[in-house]
Amino acid sequence: MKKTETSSDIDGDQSGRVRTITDLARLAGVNPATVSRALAGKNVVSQKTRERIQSLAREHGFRPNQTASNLRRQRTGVIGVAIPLGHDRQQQLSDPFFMILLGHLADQLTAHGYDLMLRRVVPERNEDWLDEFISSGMIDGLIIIGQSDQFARLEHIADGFLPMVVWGNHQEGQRHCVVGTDNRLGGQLAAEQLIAAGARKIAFVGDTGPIEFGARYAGAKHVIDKMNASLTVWPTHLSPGKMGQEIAQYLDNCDEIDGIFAATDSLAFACLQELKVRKKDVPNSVKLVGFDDLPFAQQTTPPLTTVHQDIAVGAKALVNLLLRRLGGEATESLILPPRLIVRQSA
Amino acid sequence: MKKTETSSDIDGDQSGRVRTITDLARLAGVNPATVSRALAGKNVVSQKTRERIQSLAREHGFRPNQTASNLRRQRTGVIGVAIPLGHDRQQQLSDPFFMILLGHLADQLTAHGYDLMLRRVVPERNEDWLDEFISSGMIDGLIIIGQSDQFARLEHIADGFLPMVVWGNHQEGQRHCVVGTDNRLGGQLAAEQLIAAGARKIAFVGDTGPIEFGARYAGAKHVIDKMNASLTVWPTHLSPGKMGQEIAQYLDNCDEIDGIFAATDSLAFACLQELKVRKKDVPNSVKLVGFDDLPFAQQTTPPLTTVHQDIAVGAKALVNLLLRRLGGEATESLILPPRLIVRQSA
DNA sequence: GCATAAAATGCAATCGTTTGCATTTTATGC
DNA sequence: GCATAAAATGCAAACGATTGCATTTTATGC
Repeated sequence: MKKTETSSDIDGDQSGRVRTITDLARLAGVNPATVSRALAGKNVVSQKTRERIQSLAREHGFRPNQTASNLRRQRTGVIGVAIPLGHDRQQQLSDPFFMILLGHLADQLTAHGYDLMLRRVVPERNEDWLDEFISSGMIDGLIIIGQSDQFARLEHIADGFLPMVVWGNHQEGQRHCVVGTDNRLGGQLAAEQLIAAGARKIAFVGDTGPIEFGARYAGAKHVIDKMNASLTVWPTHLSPGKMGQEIAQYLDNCDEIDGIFAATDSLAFACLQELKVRKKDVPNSVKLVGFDDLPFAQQTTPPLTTVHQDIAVGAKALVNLLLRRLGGEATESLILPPRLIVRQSA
Repeated sequence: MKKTETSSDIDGDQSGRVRTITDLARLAGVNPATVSRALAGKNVVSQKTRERIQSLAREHGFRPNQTASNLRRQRTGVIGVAIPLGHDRQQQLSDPFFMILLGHLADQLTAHGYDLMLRRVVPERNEDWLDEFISSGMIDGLIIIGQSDQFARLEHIADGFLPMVVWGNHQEGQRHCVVGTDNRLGGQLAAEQLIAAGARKIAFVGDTGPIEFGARYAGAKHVIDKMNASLTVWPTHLSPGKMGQEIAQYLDNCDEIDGIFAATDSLAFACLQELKVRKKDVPNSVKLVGFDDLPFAQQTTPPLTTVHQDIAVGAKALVNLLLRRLGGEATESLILPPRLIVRQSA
């Protein structure tokens, strides 16, 4: 505010423009090396020159070129965040769950002085996405949101590349570091609630291919098999457009069901809507349980019974583990406990 | 999948590791320059050597260092996306509206071969955020999501830095390029609907400071002043925790109202919840209109009457304008028309 | 088989910072 | 005032790719 009127801020002076550290050095009558050290705040340069150079830089709106700095220092201060999308779920990037997680990640990374480079990848189209991102040299570390169907690739990479942490499901003996909810347990909780509410003919809405969803299904299946109940799978896509139609088809063409375990809250919302259209009362004629506990789950009609994942804690954990890995530590995975939130849909 | 077993992928061989273009050149028995050109696919190198080098690179899992390339070519292929947060609205990054917009932006930018660097900035804490981001040398262009209270700063920058496009409100004669909804008109539509539904004592829920919100308020005020009705402002914060409490206070301590225009759907949801707790029926005793038309607006109880913003179209426009600006064109702003979606809350 | 043009490759400077080491300047003790 | 140590600065070589220009190799025509 004070000095910006000097008009030397972002202006395009042809000759006088100070763009490089060398320019500034000439202006200050010192060696570029000194300028570099001064701007980095190293106290090896005398306080007098340091302050002189710093204020000179401020005056001319000069800031050292990051790219050059990165190249020289062999680090970037940037963490890559990749979201792998199945080719059939183009829109996953708009799934509120991932978006909220991303928001928290941005907060955490920023708080630790890192920038965030976001990449949406379609593994089907580009087998090599992981190597490419890592060896691009543009990122110091990598957070992957969702394993999708890339488990094998992640395992392969994990052996040679330390600073990578994944949000997803944990399997006995896996080698890549993961943070995530205990999906199997979450599935069990959901199924137990459905059973307790009286449901016996239950549908699992969602694709069981992605490993997280698979575990949710397995957990539910385990519980339901022990009771006198059935669980059928209604595979769906995740893009907002398709899911509604697909669920509608199942509702119209499949055997009657009296309970639904939706793999995500987004799917549960879609179910709710289609059920409403068909005048099926929730929870009286159909019990419904979701997964995620998105902010809006408490504001549907009826409010959604669902399995809560603590996204904020998860994001913090992802970043902390990554930072430790950047420091050379081979950290363990972290499994967060799910929590059943009983509202009114089951 | 085929060749990854060669274990020369990401492995840390001490000596044999091919990391640089020079390494690969030695291996291929050619000059680094040739390797560079071959990998860039330039047909100035003979097809034979080009293919030989490319497969050699693939075999060794080599990819040229991006940072070095960026430095030399003076471009990065990265677009910065900044979200300015008021210090009182730390959580805005989690606002679904911005997240959905971000998702679409990521899709669009990726489709055009750009990466996306996300930065959450708190202007109060760091006056210099814009200059810093721009002159970091890490981005080719900049998209800013939300003007917040940074109008003056944006205007100042717009004069010297072309490749910047902002999501926000447009004002007569402004100099920075903006894409956004006609907020004033949106406010008018909302107010007209409230009046038509019978409301006379109306509250505007939300801070009128941010310029987008101010315009929404102004539009509503304009309509309401002409009718025999009143509009009072209930300023609130935007973080999910606070907004509920604040709205509760207003409802308990202020004069009775029979209509609410909420500055965003998120705020409208919060109103809905607090009204429900207080047994105030919507729309019978209080009419409610929101703004944004988030996906969940149709699934609240009652479904929310709101002003629709076309986020996907907006994201496309932001990216297209930015690309044209990167090409040197001084593009005009783009104002999208809002659309009133009448559901059941008013 | 040779002159000439065209195609392919090599050379070396460059992008802008950072940093180990050498050199100069300043401070300290006697 | 001088020897010595400590502090401050300068020098120059990296970091790893790209590209204009020079040079070599290959193709073409006669």
